[in-house]
Amino acid sequence: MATKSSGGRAHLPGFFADLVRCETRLYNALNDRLRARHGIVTSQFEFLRCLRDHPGSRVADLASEFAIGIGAASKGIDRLEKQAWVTRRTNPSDRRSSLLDLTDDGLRLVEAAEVTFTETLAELTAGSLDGPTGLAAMQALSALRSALERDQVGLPAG
Amino acid sequence: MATKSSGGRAHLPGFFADLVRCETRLYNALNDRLRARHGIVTSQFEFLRCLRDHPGSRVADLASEFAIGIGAASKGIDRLEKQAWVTRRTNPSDRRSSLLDLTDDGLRLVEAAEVTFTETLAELTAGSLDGPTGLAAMQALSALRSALERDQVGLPAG
DNA sequence: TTGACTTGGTTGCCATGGCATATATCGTAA
DNA sequence: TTACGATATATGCCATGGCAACCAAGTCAA
Repeated sequence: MATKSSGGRAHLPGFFADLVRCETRLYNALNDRLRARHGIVTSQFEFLRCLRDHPGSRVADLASEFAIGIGAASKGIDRLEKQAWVTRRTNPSDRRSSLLDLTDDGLRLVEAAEVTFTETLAELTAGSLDGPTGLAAMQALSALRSALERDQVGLPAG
Repeated sequence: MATKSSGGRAHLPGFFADLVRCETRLYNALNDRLRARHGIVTSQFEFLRCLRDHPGSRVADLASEFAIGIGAASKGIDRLEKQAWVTRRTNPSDRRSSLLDLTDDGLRLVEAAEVTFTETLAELTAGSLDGPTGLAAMQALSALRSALERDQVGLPAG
């Protein structure tokens, strides 16, 4: 048969559309909540959480983690630094780069925002990701992400 | 047990991160291919494909389909119209709105771009969405999307 | 040491999207 | 018919990201 062990290759365009639409709507909704309660948007929450979990990261580390350009990462850190949530500390072993860390305010912020983030996400996905199908979806997306990262797919130039 | 039938609620933050990173990288990679081969980006391909499949749509229809603001949809159509891929035709039954249609050039473009789009997507996801797990992922995302649309989650204001 | 090349980051310019506002049109009730 | 509120879209301003140009610093070889 045509679709033998294809896993639904014919449905890939539909899968992509669903992926993008889910991402857009969840991101928008999380933006609204995080902005209202904490004065940040989702991209900033993700930066802060990443720095909490990986203190001492460099700008380039953030760029590759989020698959954005280095310029965009640099400007994003500028904005967080301006709010005194993040500090740049000259890298002692390579003076071209800085090591990034959360301030105490930044840490408090990310801890509070994480509660909102997790709550909101649970609320928005309630009923759609429960059970073995949802678990499979999470595993499949995780595998896809790993493959894309391994092959360096979709990394911007700058 | 704590996670009884939760479907992995504790893993929701990880799921969201995977979702966003997959979307970003796939979107970037598709942009590169479509731009190189057809001179459009993925968002334009999606606009064109939507108009091919739903001729006579209005600007507001596109906005809600893609969960973007009406202003953004209007500007996107401006750009496609400037390239003579789309036409605005005054809606005879409501002169405030226009009905949108592909031109012949627009139709040819979207048909050609669709080949690239489908090929590239298959290439980028090869091995990660095969088998029942991949199928389950597609179904779960489809269900999530339906729920988000039903509840009008994450629709921008403008 | 010096010079060529590489690498990490910053900055400027442009494109795109969100939001607020403006404009045209519609529907309805007086 | 007129007047008023609602609706569809267009437009202006601002924020953000990509990309390219640039600068500073590291690496390596002669």
